[in-house]
Amino acid sequence: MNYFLLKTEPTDYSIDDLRRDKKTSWGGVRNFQARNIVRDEIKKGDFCIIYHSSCVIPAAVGLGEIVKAPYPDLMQFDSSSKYFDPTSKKDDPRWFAVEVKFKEKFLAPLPLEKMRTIKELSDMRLLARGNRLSFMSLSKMHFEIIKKLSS
DNA sequence: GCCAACGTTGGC
DNA sequence: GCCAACGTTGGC
Repeated sequence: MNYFLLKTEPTDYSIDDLRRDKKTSWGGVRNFQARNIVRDEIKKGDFCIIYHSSCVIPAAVGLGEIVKAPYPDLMQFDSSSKYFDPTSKKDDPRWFAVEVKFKEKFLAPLPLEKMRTIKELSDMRLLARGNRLSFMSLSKMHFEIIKKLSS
């Protein structure tokens, strides 16, 4: 069992959207480092913290479960999609997605500002300088702390 | 809206 | 393969 943190902009797709949809194809990752995490590390049954970025209060807002292993992100082949990638080939897809199921919306979302004050979270990737990954792995300890502080 | 930080692209 | 220019992310 592994743990991850998934970023999303709430104006684009929020935890409420995920709760409404029950589950969703989580794609649109167009960064090679994040792509490698999606393609090579995430497995069915893994848990993920959902994080809202680029908003008034950036925060960990909920919990999801990976219910389908990585598969090619179909948006890369869709010329009408903003995630269209003309250089990606169907027999050698460049970008991947996973299916995420809604598990929980945190009663007390944990703001980024608060996370920075918690010693046990200080080595978390999310808090690193210039961090820009939309998918990142999370240690079990970090996962447990975030969950405990926001439930 | 600003800007620091980082990734990607492309000329050489 | 270097590196300048450019684009994007994301907190503030």
